[in-house]
Amino acid sequence: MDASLRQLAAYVAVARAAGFTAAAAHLRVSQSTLSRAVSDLERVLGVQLLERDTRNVQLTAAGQETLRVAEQIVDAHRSGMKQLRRYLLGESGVVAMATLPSVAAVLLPRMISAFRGRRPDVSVRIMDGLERAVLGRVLNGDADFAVTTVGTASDRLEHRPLIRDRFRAVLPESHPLADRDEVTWEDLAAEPFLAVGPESSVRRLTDAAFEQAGAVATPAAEAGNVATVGGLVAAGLGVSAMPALVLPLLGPGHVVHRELTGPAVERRLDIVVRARRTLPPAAAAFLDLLDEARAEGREVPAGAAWITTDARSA
Amino acid sequence: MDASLRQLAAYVAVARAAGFTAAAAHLRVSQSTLSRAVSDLERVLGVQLLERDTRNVQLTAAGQETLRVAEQIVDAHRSGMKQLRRYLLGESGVVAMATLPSVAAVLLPRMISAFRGRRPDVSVRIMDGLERAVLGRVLNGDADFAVTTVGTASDRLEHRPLIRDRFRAVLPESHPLADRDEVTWEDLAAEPFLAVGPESSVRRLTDAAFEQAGAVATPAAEAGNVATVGGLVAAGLGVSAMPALVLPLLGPGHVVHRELTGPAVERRLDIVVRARRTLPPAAAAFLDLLDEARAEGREVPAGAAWITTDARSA
DNA sequence: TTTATCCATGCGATATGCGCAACAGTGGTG
DNA sequence: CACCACTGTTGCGCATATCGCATGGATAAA
Repeated sequence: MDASLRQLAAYVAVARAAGFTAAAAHLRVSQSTLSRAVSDLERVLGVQLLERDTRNVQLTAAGQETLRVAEQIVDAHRSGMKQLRRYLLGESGVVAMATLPSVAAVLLPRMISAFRGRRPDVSVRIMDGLERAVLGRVLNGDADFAVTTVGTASDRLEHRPLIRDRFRAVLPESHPLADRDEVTWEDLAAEPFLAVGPESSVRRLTDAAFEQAGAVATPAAEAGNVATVGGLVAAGLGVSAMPALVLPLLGPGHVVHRELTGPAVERRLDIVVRARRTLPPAAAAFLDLLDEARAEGREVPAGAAWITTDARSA
Repeated sequence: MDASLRQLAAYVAVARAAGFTAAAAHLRVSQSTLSRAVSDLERVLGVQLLERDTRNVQLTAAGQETLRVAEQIVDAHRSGMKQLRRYLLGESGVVAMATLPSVAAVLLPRMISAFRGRRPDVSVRIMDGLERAVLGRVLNGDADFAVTTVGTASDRLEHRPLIRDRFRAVLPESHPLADRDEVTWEDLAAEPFLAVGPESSVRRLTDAAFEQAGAVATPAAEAGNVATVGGLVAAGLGVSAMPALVLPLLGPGHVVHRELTGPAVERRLDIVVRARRTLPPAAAAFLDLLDEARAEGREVPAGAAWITTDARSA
């Protein structure tokens, strides 16, 4: 038979306090309880641990060794439970999120900074990629959740609308259209259009917008990276259209953006989690922070807007 | 409330076996017991650990972390108890003994070798010194026991006679007395006597022997170390008398020893332990080995003899 | 549809844990 | 020398925890 945790803890307390009464006061139990627990431990181990003199207790040699071991076991239990409690409260652990590069670079940094200010022991892992890869990360469990656009729904995923991200016209600084406050897709169709690669979710939306506007815009050039597209625009090779959150990625040089209508197009970024799965506590805490930021209407680039509960119900 | 060891162990078993039934068979308890234990653990932690599909169980994220922690705690308990059991059986730990240099060098090495053959994980510590220091080591707890002569008894010490160690005459190889098989103290008194220092227990006995023989032997020279005395004898400066166990310490050179009578004098080496103290298990095991050696009449230098139970009762 | 397998749960028997109260040593005190 | 203050031990009864059995519900396999 093994010694129980309770017996070991009682023994450690008595040995440390050098007395049953003092230990009982410290543990907030009756003295007789400790007397029995230690006595039971001695019986289980088959060894006398304490030399009871009515004045004070002394450890025998076996008692010394037992104290060492008992302390190890009790400490392991105590620290393990503490560690686990912290994890369950979301105070330690890892938040693994998958997201689009624009979200990772523009929206998340402030959120992560705020999050780590509150929960410094939680490490955050960001996996950025295009929509397809991002959703794959969530499905296979690499990521706890994603912040991304969603083309086609899956019954293995759940979505929570997070932010609305309006497309804006992206123009060379000196372009004639830059003089106007507002530009239409039809206007853009008349210019050489610089598009992102076909696998990007942005491309899907620009194609649809042109079609809806009854215009045809054959890309004058394509690039996989939005920053490359930005460079091409800055060089005066043509115009483009990007969601507001992407604009900061274009770099500081010689590019302006304008409101884009006819139709107004926006992409919706959702929080995506696996269906019927409880999130790791730290990840749940991070999503709570996002909700909070949304509720507070924390600043986002012009053209983007939180989707609040009110907005959703509207 | 903390999770109990029982709950943690149950959870580890279920998680590892990936099922309640399999884990129950492994732990030799009923399946319902495990179901309850895990359910209780989930309630205590306030979190779902297992995703129960009727086909198999899967760990949630919290379940993964809990498994890590629970394994640590359970392992700490299991290995700690194992370690403690080994200690209590005398299979690990330290044997600290205090003893006279002659015992340490002549009698103990074979004993320790045999002991470590049986209990390789017990380390042996020998503290050698003269009788007074040796007994002090036992009294203050530095040593678990001593093997030594005992001049004056103390009620704080207990003695067990171990070995009888007869004094023999120590002579230069070419000395006239060396031609005889047997020498008396009176014979020695007629020669220049080379004595050990006054603080040695050997000296106390040689002085007493001369007195009992009605002879007076003024030391021609004194030395603290018996090997030094041996050197002086070898150089022909005089004769001496030493217990048989000491003789090997005199070195190989030009010294012979003869039976010494008139009276026959012996010192008694006792095992000495603190009164009313239980020995550390490993030390007790070592003493058991000494008893065994005594019972088997294991070889000791000529002139020394185990004190067996029979001899003691005689 | 039936069967086999798996986990959850109601239930009663038992073991364990707890505090109270009484008891028994032992130093200090008048 | 008796008494007090303080120690740990132990008998006792209650509350709860723990266990296995038997049963029930759900689902994959036959």
